[in-house]
Amino acid sequence: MSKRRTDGRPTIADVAARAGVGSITVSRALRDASLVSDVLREKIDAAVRELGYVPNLSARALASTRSDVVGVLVPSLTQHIFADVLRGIYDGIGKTRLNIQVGNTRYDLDEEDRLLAELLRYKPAGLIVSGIDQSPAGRAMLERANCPVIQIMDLSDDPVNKIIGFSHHDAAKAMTQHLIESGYRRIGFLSGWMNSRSKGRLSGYVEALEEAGLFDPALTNAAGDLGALAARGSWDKHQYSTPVMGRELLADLWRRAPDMDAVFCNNDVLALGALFECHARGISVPGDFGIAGFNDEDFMEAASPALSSVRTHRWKVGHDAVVALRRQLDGEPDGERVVDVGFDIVKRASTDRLGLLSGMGEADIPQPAAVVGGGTV
Amino acid sequence: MSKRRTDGRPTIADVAARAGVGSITVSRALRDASLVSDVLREKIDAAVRELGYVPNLSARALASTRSDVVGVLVPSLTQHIFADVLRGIYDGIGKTRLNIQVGNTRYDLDEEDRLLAELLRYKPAGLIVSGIDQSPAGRAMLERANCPVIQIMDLSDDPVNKIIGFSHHDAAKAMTQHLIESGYRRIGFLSGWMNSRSKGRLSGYVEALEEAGLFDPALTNAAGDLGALAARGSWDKHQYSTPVMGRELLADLWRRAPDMDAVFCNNDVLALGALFECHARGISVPGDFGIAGFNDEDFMEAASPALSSVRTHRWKVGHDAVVALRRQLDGEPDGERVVDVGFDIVKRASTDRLGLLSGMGEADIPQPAAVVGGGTV
DNA sequence: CTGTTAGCGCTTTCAC
DNA sequence: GTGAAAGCGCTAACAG
Repeated sequence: MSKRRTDGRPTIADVAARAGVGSITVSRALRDASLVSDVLREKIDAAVRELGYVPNLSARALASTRSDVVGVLVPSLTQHIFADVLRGIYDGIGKTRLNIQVGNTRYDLDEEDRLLAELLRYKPAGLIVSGIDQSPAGRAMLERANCPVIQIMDLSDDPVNKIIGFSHHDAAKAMTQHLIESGYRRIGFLSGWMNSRSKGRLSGYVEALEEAGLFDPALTNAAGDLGALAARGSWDKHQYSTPVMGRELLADLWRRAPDMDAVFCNNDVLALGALFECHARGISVPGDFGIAGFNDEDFMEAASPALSSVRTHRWKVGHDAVVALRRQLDGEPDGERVVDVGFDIVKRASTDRLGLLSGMGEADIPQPAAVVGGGTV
Repeated sequence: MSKRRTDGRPTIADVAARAGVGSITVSRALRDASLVSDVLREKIDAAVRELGYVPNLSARALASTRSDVVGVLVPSLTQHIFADVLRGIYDGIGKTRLNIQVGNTRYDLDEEDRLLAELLRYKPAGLIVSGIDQSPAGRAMLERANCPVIQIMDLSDDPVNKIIGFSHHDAAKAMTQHLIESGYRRIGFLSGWMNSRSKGRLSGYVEALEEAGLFDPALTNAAGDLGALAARGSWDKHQYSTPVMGRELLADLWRRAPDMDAVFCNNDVLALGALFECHARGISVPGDFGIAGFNDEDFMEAASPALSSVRTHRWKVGHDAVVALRRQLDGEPDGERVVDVGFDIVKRASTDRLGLLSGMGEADIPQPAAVVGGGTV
């Protein structure tokens, strides 16, 4: 009776025996075919195929003290914005040996710390985390992680290592200025639950209005009746922006500021709700009321009227984060510590009070848009 | 000069030495505190804390020939439907020791096989895969995976092991019947690229219309002008359903069947586009034209008029898949091999041609809905 | 370019 | 309840 605890599947030693070589040669052939002579490589490939050999990644990770896991931490899975980032990350990983492990922090710092600790047990090859507001413990873990760490979707003077994103403040300020230039004067800010990036957008909105002498705190519900809404059970932090909420929040805002003539919505989903609320009330957009969103999701272009938005480059952020990670893993120079991918102000019919967009009718598909670059890129 | 290749971080042996016990005792204390006496457990806990010890999961996986990785394969990250499934999966995993590794197959069987092979190298604790149309190679891998395998989001007589989902055919048939009962006679089927689940929906639509003697192939674009659209570069398989596409496809369909008086859309995003197309053309919904979608995403309720849809239980599917997985891992009985979570027909204003919904006005938020259960549940 | 040897850090086995 | 020894499958180190 042998004491072997194996599960019977072929190991590298079996392959080596079958190919008539040492097991280290098999190991090398598998990792980098060019390390082995053609003759042996073919023998090894044949043996691998015949045996149906599958390398055991745990053993590899243990022996080499590094895994192929890239840990990714996002605050939400269902918000399109992070889904796009994830797609960029997966596209950046492509068919490399790297594997993604996603953690969903739900905008909860304790959960983020827990997931981070969990990821660290894998000795990950790299880490990609959303935002800059980690807890002190989280920040410390990132700094001691012993692998490349890329922060994304924001900017900071003091990244752990490298950060790729854009300025939410600047983007919101630019869109607010567009609303002002379009002739709106009582511009509201529509938002559900605020995270740190939302707060950056709010500050950009406030700054633009203050510079124009148009700021009025009554026009924002950002710190407003959310408690009451939450108590009604109609939403929670995890799905803090639904079109239904957009409708309710706009109605609330109108109650407080009946002369409001436009809203800048913290995200596109709220903007969609705002548009439907206007439809339902028979309020004409953009004539009576202007609507702008944030992120430029694909439905903005299709809406009737088409909705203006701030286009953010989520896919690129995710993709470039992986490229930077791989570059660092390969020991190549990784460029700037802070990378600003910028944003675009996409001007569509919903804010075209002055009729500046070409004279194309409402039925045109898709609606024409004027896109203006912003940020630093 | 030692030959040690360690990276300097404390190991279980360091903890054992510090606590004055054997390393196996530490191992046991870490896995199940009840295996060790109180005195030793406290000493060990203290040593762990003082050393900042973090267990190495690769070593654990290697020694125990099983990892804590649950592999999840979905065809898309950006479609809300799978984002909801993933959220259910993450919620089901909760704070267990299990870790999720998501692979994005992009509706590509070769990619699915590649990702499956990649996952298998981790000797995963379990596997959750979308759908039933694996390649023969993929199916074989699942069958030899040596861990619980849960298929999701469809039904099948012949699951690898267990399947949790609902009948796309039955759901589409029920919604089509609702359209017929609402007085529509020339009901179109609006769809972009078709996957196997879309095909199930199409067949349900066809069956309902045939039974009513109303079927007309001119009313579906499912196998229609998609090639032409694709050639125009306006969409690809990865984002095969945008509201812009909904608008274009509806326009195409109308060109072919000008007397069409309703559409059943393969998903909600297309339905949203269809609604905007109607808005733009000044066509009144539901009076002149009925619109129904599939999935019941949150914007359907907020639209003006509110859009009818088939509510599917994505979160539950993901959640229950994990529960089933954990049950199997714990050796508990796992119940039926085929679990039908059903669906609901959500009747809203967009199909209410007969004015059956209570006399509430358009401005009401949210719009009233009549929900009718379906499926087996 | 190839092989031998000695680990990687944890858990199984078996004994006490 | 606890421990010593052996082994999981692979790769770093060094030699040839």
